[in-house]
Amino acid sequence: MTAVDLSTHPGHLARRLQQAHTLLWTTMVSEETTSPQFAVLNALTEKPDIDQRTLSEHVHLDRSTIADLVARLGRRGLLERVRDPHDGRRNVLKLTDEGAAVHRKLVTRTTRMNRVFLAPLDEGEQETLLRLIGRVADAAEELRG
Amino acid sequence: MTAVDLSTHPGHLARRLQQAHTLLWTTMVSEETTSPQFAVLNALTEKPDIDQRTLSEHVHLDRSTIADLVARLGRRGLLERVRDPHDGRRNVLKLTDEGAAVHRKLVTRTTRMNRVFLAPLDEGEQETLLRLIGRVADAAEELRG
DNA sequence: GCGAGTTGCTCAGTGTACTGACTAAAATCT
DNA sequence: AGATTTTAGTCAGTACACTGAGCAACTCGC
Repeated sequence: MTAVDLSTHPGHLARRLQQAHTLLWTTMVSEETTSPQFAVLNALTEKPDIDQRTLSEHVHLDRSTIADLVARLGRRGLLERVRDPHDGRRNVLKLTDEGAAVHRKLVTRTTRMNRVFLAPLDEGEQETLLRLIGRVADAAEELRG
Repeated sequence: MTAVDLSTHPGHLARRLQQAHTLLWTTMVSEETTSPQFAVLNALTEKPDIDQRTLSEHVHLDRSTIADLVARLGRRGLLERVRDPHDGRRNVLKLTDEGAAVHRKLVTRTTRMNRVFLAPLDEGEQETLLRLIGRVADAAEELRG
């Protein structure tokens, strides 16, 4: 009968926000490397030699998705996946030199992109937006920790 | 070299927000009908007899994605897709009785879910969050209108 | 009224993201 | 040590979401 106004629905808005971000990313940052892939490169820059499980916690993705992502990045030669000799279940991950180079390049571009993306808001609003999204996401993740 | 802090990156936060939302949706709203599918049902409740192109504008999804979604909902008997006799290119879409019933049921559950999802914020913050996301998304969509 | 352009849809391909079932390896508990 | 449980990873299946190519139908300019 009566339809609702989707612009008051956080889920719908979240999807649109991510969609808009992806679009801008491909034009301003990279067509080859996606934002989740950058998150993986970034995590491995900060913490090399971790396994897929630990990585999945850092970037907030589940193990299946990480496996796909890591396989793609491996195929492109941006990281290495080596079986842990001390624990035969684990794949130990490490960036290659090329992977580190790609990460360095994307860091500057990403910074620039974020400025453009948030340009419609003033500085206080930008800070508020990021903080509020973080709180909602954290709380929701808590529910199924 | 130096890794960045992803918690200050709107794209990463947007993905986490949507991820958290999807998780809560499947537990509190429906396991069969996803949030984008609900958006389609809602749009057709408000405006029946539109074609896929118009629908894609209403829910902010591209034509390929809409085609998939509509096909799935059609298979489940929630909507009908009829060739427009006046324009042989168009598929005219209309909810079935069952589709309208599913929409009605999900409206109440979605309202409840949104309350839980935004519960970590007070009312002013909730309003702020939705408004700020909307402004950023609108502006970004403007760039590639 | 006919050719050129536009429009609505489909299809193939790729990437993200989940669940659930499974395998293999390690840790734990008698 | 042997049986049980937990853990890391893979695989199949499904859904969302985009691009780019292509097709069929309509519109417009002349």
